[in-house]
Parts: sequence; C-alpha cells; structure tokens
Amino acid sequence: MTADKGQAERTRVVYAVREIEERWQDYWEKQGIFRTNPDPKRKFYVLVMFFYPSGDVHMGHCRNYVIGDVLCRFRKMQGFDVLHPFGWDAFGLPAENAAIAHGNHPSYWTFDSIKTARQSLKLLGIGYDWDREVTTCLPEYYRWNQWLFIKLYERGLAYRKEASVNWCPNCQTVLANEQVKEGICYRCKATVEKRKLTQWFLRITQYAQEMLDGIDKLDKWPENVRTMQRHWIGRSDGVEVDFTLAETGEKIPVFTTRPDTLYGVTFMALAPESVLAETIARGTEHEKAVEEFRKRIILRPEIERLAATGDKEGIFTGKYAVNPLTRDRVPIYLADFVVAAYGTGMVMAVPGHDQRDFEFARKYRIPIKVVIRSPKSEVRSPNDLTEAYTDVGVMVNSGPFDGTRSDEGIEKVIAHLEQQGSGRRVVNYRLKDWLVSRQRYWGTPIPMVHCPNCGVVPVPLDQLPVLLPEDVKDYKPRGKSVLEGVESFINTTCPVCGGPARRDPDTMDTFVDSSWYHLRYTDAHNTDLPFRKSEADKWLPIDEYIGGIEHATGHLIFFRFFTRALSDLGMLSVEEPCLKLHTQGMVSLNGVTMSSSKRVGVWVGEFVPEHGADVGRLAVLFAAPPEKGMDWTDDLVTGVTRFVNRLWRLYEDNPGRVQFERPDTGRMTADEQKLYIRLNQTIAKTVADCEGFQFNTAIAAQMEFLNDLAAFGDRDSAVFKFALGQLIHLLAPFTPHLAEELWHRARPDAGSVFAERFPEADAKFLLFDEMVIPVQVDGKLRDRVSVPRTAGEEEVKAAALRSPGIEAFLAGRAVAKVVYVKGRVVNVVMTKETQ
RNA sequence: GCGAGGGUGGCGGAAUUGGCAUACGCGCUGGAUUUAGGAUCCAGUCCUUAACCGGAUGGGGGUUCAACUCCCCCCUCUCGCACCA
Repeated sequence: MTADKGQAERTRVVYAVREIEERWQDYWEKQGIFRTNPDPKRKFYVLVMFFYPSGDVHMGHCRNYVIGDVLCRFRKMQGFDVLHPFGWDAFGLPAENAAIAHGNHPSYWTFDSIKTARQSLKLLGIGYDWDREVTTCLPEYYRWNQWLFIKLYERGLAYRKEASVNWCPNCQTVLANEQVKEGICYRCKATVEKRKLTQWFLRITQYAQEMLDGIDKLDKWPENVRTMQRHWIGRSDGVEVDFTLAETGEKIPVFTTRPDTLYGVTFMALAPESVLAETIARGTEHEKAVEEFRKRIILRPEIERLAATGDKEGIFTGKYAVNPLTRDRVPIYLADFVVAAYGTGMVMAVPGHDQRDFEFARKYRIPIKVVIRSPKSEVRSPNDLTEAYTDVGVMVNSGPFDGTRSDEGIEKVIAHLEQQGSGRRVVNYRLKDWLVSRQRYWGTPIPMVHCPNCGVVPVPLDQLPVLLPEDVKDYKPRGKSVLEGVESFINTTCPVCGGPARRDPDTMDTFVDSSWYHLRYTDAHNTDLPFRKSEADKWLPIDEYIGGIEHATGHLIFFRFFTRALSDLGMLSVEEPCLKLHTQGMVSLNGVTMSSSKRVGVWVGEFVPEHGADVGRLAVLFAAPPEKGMDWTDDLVTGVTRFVNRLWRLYEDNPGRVQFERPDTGRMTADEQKLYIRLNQTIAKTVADCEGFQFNTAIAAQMEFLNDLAAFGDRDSAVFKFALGQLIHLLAPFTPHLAEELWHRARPDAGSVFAERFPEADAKFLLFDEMVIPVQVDGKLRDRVSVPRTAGEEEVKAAALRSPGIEAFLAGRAVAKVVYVKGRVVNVVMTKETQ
C-alpha cells in the first residue's frame, strides 16, 4: 500500500486488495471468461463508446466502462452469450499535436496512450473480449474505411463539391457542422471561420427522412437525445416560390413555409454567400458597395455573426424582383441574417409577419404590409406596429384570398402557385451533408486519385489500403493538407489510364472510423471484408449502447446513417444500430469536469493501487443514477470502502458457513423466514435495478441486506448460510474481485463465479406473512396496524378502526367512509364538522 | 428566443408511478472500545416541541379520501439548438 503523505488517515480497505484483484484478473484472462461465444444462442451485445486517446484514464471515462462491465457480467450470469468488445478511436488531432510538440511520430504517442489506457482498464477488472480489440489507426482497420468510402462513392453517397465550409484556424482543417458548437471548434475552442473549398461530402441528407422517421421506433433511447436528433435533422414543409428578376426574368426560387403571407412581401433578401449575390450588382453603380459588404460579411467569424442576432445589416443591390402572385416589384437586398446553407439561400421578406424581416424593414425604411389580421386586435396602420404578427389570423389585402383563415390559406396559395407553375411543394432539412475531408495528417487517406485526363478516380479495391506514409518530416498544418507536401505519397499513377496523377491529399474525419466500429467488432479479424453479414447479423442490433451525451447529434447521427447506408448496400439486415441507448453523466472533481487534456481527474492508475478496483467501481455506481452528473468526493470513497470492509468481515467471521443449497423452506423459524424473505426481496430488487439501469439503488439494497445479515443472531442457521452464498452471487457484477475471492474460498474446486447462475428470487417468499398497514385519518398518518397478509378488506378496515392510535381522532365524530388500498394504506375519512 | 430535463434533510440521493416523504450512504451528536489518534461497534439525527399537536418535497393555486407524483400560473438551475424563412 502506498504510504500516506502526512494526511489524516482515511478509511482503507482492510484486506490484501491488490493481491486479490490481481489474482482474479489473471485468472479471468487465463480462463478466457470474457471470450465471445462465436455461435450465440441468446445473444447480448453490450457496447461502450470506445476510447479516444487523449491522455490518462480518469474516473469519468470509467463510469462508462464500469456500467458496461456490470451489465456484461450480470447478463453473462443470466445465461446470455455476451459480446463486450473494446477498441481505440486512435486517429485524430491529440496524437498529431503531441507529435508536433515532442517531435516524434503520432503513432508513438497513440500507442503509448493505448498501452496506459489498456492497463488502466485491466486494473479496474473490466471484462472485455480483447481478442476483438480494434485500433482505428492501423491499416487493418482503416483500409476498410477506404473500402466503405469507395462503396459509398459508387452509390453516389460520397461526392465532391465546392461549398462554404467551417475552417478552424487553429487546427488548420475544415470541420463538419456537427463539430462546430456556437461558432467554436469542438476540439480546440478556436473561433471557426468560413472558407469556400472543394471537399468530400457524404450524402447523409439522402437519409434525412428515414432517420427522422426511425427516431419514433427508438423508444428505448433517452427522450432528450431523440428530441435533439429531431431538431438536428430539422424537417420543415413548405413551398419553393419562383420570384423573377425584374430586368431579365431570371428565376429566383425562394423557400417559405408561409405562402399565406405572399401578398405581404415588400423586399427580397439574399445571403451574402449565395451565387446570385456575387453577380447581381455587377456592372452597376451599386457593385462596389455591394461587393464590399458581401466580402465583409463572409469573412466575419461565425461567433460574431451569432452574437449579432437581432442587429441586422444589409445593402440594396439596385435590382428588383417580381412577385409571381401579385406581379409587384420589390427591391432586392443582401442581408446578413439570411442563412446561405438553408433552402436556396434567398428569402422573400414579409416584415408584417416575420420578426426578422420586420426589424430589417424598420432599419432600412422599407414598407410594411399587413396581410394577416389578428382575430383579437383591431386593424392598425403598419406604422403603428411594434413587432411582426406571426400567428394565425385572417388574410387581408390578399386579393382573392381575403377572408381566408391564414392556416388554410397556406394550402390554397400553394395550390394556386402549383397550378400557375410558379411554385412547388418542397421539404427542407436543417441537416447538411457530412463534410468528411480533413487537412490533417493523422487520419485515413481518402482513397481517390485525381487524374488530369480521367478526373477523379477511386483506387481499385484490390489496391487498398492506401497507406498513410510514415516518412513525414513536418506534421504541422499550414493551411493545406499535410500529405500535399509528401511527394512519395501524393504522386501516383492513374488507375484508369496509367498516366501520372495525384492522390487526394486529405484524410477522413475520424467520425467515419466510429460510424461502423460496432460492426467490425462482430468480425474483427476479417481480411477480405470489413465484416461478414452473417457475423453482423448474429449480434446486431446492439442491446445496450453506453456513452456520453455529448455525442447526441454527432456520432449518434453518423452511426445511424452508416448503418442505414450499409443496410442498403446489402451488407446488413438492420436499419438501426442500437435500440437501447444509455447516456451517462459527466464526473466532476471539485465542480470541474474531469478531463485528461486539462489534467483534472482522479486517475485510475493512481486510485486503484491505493483503494482497489472494487471500491472505485462501487463509487461511480453508487454516487448517483448513471444518467446524472456526479461529483467525485473522498466521502463517497469512504462510504463504499466501509461497505466492502463490512462484507469482508462478515465472511471472515463466518468461515465455513457459506452454503449454496437452498434450505428447507418448510421448516424455518420465524426469524429465518424473515431473513429468507429479505434475501428474496434483495434478489428481486437487484435484478430489476440492473435491468432498469439503477445501479445506485441495487447497491443500496445490498447494503441493507448486509445490515440484516450482520444483525442476524443464529449464525448456524441454514438460511443464514444460504444467504451468505447468494449474496456472493449478487455482488459479483459490482465487486467482481471480492466476489470471486469469496466464491473460491467457499468452493475451492469450482470454476469462476461468473460461470454461475445469477440468483433468482423464490416467488413464494417475497412478502412477509404479516403486513404493516399505515392508518390515516383524513389523510394524516395516525397509527399502523399489523395484519395477516391474507387479510381481506373488511378485516383490515376493522383492525384499523380498532387501532389505539386513532381512537382520539375518532372520538365524538362520525366516520364518513373508510378507504382501503390493498396492501398499502387505510384512510378513515370523517364527516365534515360544522364546529 | 425555441426545445428538453431538473429543483426533496447539512451533502450525494430514495420513494413499488396517486397511497407511511426522506431508503441507502456521507456528515454530525452521544456512548462503548482504545495510552492516544485512526479504525470498529451501539444509539440518535427533516423542522418545531418537554411531549402530544403542528409544519415541510422551489413558490402560489387546483383536482382527490389521499399529491414529491396529476392540472394551471410563477420563480430558478442544467443542457441542447439558435436569424432555418
């Protein structure tokens, strides 16, 4: 044990904890306890989100892994064939940044981190099938990223386009929408800029509707994640209306969900990034001012743009658009509040009925028209308005539609537009195609070749993997891809014409790696395919997926998308990767979230040698329900340490008394029967709580039962001995080392405790013979009566009315009625006194 | 602004889903043991009261024999999205 450095002595584990824990960890490994059955009869796939090496392993990470391990061991003992794999999300910037800082290869740092992390997980006694370990930075893994990328490309699901994309100036790479939160890079917190670049995208939008509909079936997912995903996909139904440019008749399609306000359009607004914005003022007196505005807005960092919400800015282009319904001419503006990536990047503005348009119109003195009248308020002059009216009302100043309710008007106007050929129903999604190119080194090379003659050509599948070159002198990104500067890599020949060509210089977003790792685990060593359908079908869908809430709209979207796409490719039989998801809360230390990179945390490598794995496991499980955040405290450790110590002493004090044969339940003393019932209650509670993901209350129930056992007098009772045996099995998922030790002490010749069956409650002995019924008078607790469990309603009511404690409350008053809820409560309701 | 989820002792948290509020643990108080500290064990610990009574689940109102739980209004915290037309 570690010597204490002058601090007050704290509660310590009283037994030789490390010796015991190491013994059984070695034993499990040698016995192959957690090796997967390749032909599962009752399969159970427990998956924890894999580890992104970014430093040491802290208790925050471990909460995730411990929960998975408890489930794995619990289900295994229930007779399931469990798949519980682990791997390393090993590509990515932390490794590259470390390499830049220390001057060695990213793989050095990566494998060093993995080694430490693997050791930490083994220290905690997490039971993985290490035979199926995957490491995404190895060619054995990433070649299949490339293989899948080409398959998606062949299906039209991977494509290249020029777009205004998120650029992180610190990481020197582009980012997906999902990796930008509030205009800030999710990784380094730098302010993200916009750049116009040609990049690779995955056509996730093709699955937008399917993924949205699929959420309905994910009823075992946390509600907040489902809501977040619905919002992220963001379906909106509307119509695309063709306005035209007054001079040329060129079409300007705009998306709107409010065609009922079409008569109220008084100007048009273009996003500065839109194509039309570039050309509209060209060659006119407005050109200079418009160009200046456009460039300024485009270069404005995202964060400033977000902060500017409410303060709108724009410029008149000198041009006019024609409203297809009214033939009105309205001025066209560039406006900073129009989102380029949504709809067509151009909007019709109705200041009377849209708050943003209203603010803009007021600022630039554009007329405001009222075309929807609120049913409540009187007609007012547009000049008197203080805000836009956005609710339902009656259409006015709208020609033939006057008098129509605006919500019905939506349909009527659409029908009219469709008839006249100037509009069509469309559905818009907020979800954007997934930008997967990255200009960094430590990732999967995109397996594409750019040939001057043949264009973009995929690398033939039999030539994969395209290896990430190792002879790189400089990982430092300088605004373009690192691989661009590696001559030996970038220069190649065209697979089609054989002429000189260049490789794609970018690497893939690491979220590609994690989009299908759950499938690779089912067939981790396949050298011909990413995985066989037959193997994936054996295990999918994942039965319990456990990870952080921070992945709600990132990884968990991508991973659903991949599952659907691969299902369409015929590689899989399921459409959803996991039907049950559990997101666990963060662990903080003194109020600060644990973080490897910030070096805030309780480190497994330090904690376990001092307190033991079982104590660490109990601490994260007992502190709070899994989905809630928790603060790590020394007091928490004190509590669970006392628990394991008391357990240890209980078995030390009762050598040779542990039994596994069920006692003769026909011949029990009253005390024995009570203990036996308490045992069964504890078993039932533990099973229900493990299934319901409430490990904190499962442990509380076990603590209570330990208190019962400690207080039990007759140590030679067969029931007591049996309870000692059953408790070992109940403890096994939570404190596996202690349980295995106690099991082997009781049964030296037996195999692992994890080959035993988890206890099942004896249904005949779940309730006490006597039940204690609280008696209320007018809803207030006044007494309790003890009656036989078999007592009928009348018997219980009579006993309640006889109970001495309520006498005083009944005196001189009349009973109006007596309510009895079976087995729960009696409430004596008195007549209202008139005083 | 929109959306989701919370608010229960000194603290972390329970409460069979409308039926004994505060399980379990920490802390605290007293006692036992100990040279002493730590550890351990026993008793107690929502507030108020000598006790009974009374009061208490963010605040206010309602439904009900009965409300932490259901309904309405308000306050507050956390998270997500954020000018999405």
